Amino acid sequence: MVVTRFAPSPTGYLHIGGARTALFCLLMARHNGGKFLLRIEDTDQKRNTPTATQQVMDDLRWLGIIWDEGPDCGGPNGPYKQSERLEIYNRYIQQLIDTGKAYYCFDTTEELQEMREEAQAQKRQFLYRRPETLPTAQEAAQARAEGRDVVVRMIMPDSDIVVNDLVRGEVVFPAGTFSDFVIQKSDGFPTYHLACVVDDELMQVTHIVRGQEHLMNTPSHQVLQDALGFRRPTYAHMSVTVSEGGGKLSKRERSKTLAKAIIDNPALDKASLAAAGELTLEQLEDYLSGNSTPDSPQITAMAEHIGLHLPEINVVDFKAAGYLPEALVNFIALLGWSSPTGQEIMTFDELIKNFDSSRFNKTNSLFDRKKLASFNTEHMKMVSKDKLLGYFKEFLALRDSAMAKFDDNMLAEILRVSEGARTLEDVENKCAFLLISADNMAFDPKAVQKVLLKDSADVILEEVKARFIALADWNKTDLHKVIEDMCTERQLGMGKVAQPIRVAITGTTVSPAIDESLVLLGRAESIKRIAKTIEYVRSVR
RNA sequence: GCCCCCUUCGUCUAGCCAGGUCUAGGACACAGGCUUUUCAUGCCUGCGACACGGGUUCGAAUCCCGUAGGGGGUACCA
Repeated sequence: MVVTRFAPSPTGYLHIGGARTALFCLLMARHNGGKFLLRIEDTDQKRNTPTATQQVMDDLRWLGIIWDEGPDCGGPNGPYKQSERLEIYNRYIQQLIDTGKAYYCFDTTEELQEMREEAQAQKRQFLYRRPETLPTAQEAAQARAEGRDVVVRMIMPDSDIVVNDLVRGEVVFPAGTFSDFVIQKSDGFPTYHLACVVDDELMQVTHIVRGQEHLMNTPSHQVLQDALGFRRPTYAHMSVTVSEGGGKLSKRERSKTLAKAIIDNPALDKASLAAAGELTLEQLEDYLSGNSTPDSPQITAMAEHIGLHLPEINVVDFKAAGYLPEALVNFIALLGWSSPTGQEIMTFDELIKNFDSSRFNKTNSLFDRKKLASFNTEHMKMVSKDKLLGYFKEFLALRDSAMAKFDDNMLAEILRVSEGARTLEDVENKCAFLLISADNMAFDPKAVQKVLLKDSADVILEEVKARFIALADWNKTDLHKVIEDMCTERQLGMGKVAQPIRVAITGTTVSPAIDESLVLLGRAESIKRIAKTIEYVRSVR
């Protein structure tokens, strides 16, 4: 049976790179009728954030990435949170010490730093040199009693290590390049390497799909597996997704973009900016000088404050930008992988069916938001009406949109008349005219120039108004007929009549089809806006 | 610095392992056109790539070597 796992460390929101890794792990499992696990790697007490696990799980679920075993639902090989498995790790660490495969050491940070600098100065790779005679347990206890930091290191062999990788084939790491690495930190927690290897064995993981950044760790993991008599899972090290600016698409991207924008614009009022981000002025300066990084929501708030669009990095960013999970999943599946059929637009089920682990490619890929938008357009058309409505409501709630006040029927109508939109945000924008009132209509200056001041827009609107008032019923067909009749009678193109109406009721040149827009707005408000517009045109002319 | 990985249109990629069928295919973007009451959507056309240099071979995008460029790692992070 194929068993895969996604093992995030709970340091914040799920970012798009993590989502991609999780997706491939899931596809690998589902395609083969296997199991997919979620394991939380919280062995770094300093970096964990308390809400991160919940956030990550929410984001995964939203994407449709559902696990069979995990911290919330349990499973036969739990717990699935590493901080709750300390005794297990301690047993294996002790076993490694007892069999002479690992040893204590108590170098200070300063000593290690010195060794590294020395290696650097000699232009050679830093390798930790273990002492001729290894410290005993008594000596370690003694050192600890004296207040020194004690860690445990794994003895690395002096021979070549070959990693057999599904993506890269055989990768040979030459002898003499391995440093004894730490498996237990001075706070008693295992390092990632130890915990990960032990858990993968105990949880019976068969396939490890992860980013290329872990390729260099694999020799260490294999040494650990051999020393402990564990099976060796199959490895697949995927290419990474890079951002337009170059470099790994990382969580730091947003904070970097914002900091740059603030620094590049010295005219900014920093006091109000800091207030928007709920920071003190000192904290803001600290951030700008690169000494600290505010939390994700604070960064978002500050960017909004100065009207800056940050690149979407976290899954929630894409959600808030109006993308569908289906589109996101489909798109990231095609970053570093291709379907054997050549098909690009795929549902989740099709992705599972078409998944083939031999079709990973080795090259890093750039995240192209334009193509994502195109995929989103496709998926907006593909998902069921009910599903789309659900996503739309979720989107409006997340954004605190005034549009959330509409009932399901109205929202479904808004979605229907916006067919062909690229994102849910586009839908919201296109129908934003429904949320303002006739009294505080603002006209787009370009629309005024192009439409209202040209020809005899006021005369046309005057007639439109009269005919609309005379209408027995306010429906799409009748409204359409009024406009059409006027076009024939006056020998005008549709645009000559429809555009002035559009600007009159929306203030802009962009909205859903004019008859649909009128129906959505309602009779009273439509006529009121047309009347106001006539007044306005005559006042400025 | 050292170690590892990678290099096909602007971008994501197919082809490469098993060399000829590749005047290199698709998708997104871009440009132009058609449809159209605006914006989108839809349809059509166009533009556009084997990083470079050597080798092997009758023949190389495909195999080998080198150069350049990009990425990753180099932690008591994961």
